[in-house]
Amino acid sequence: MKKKRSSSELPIADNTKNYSFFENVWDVVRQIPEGRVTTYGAIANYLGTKSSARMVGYAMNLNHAISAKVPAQRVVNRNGMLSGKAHFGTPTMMEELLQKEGISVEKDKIVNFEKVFWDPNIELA
DNA sequence: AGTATGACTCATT
DNA sequence: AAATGAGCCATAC
Repeated sequence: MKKKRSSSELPIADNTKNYSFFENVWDVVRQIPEGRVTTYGAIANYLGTKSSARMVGYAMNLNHAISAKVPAQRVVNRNGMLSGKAHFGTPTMMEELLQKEGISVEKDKIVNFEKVFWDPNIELA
């Protein structure tokens, strides 16, 4: 069952409740347009817990358990590197998914990262 | 219940 | 520039 956020006006969830944080993460990730990417830190920052980037990555991991409804390939670390590629079915799947969306990847790093970077703090402001 | 770990990031050394 | 420590907080053991 989903938990409702108490404060719907603010993008910042009430993280004292267990599930809101992860749900918000998935919510944001689902809104990433095709051909764009964002970072764990940017999402964490958008949710108001900017030092909890690790939890964002962890949410992606949980996403697996829940049944992959989130384009996790569009989330990379702050260097534009595919730090999570190991968690996709094959070592190359994440890269392939990105290439298919028009994002160039070279040596596990996104080419023109700054250009395709999609910042929820700006886009969802 | 305490410790270790992680798809991260930042400050310090 | 590279390594280290610290903060984050839910899971796993």
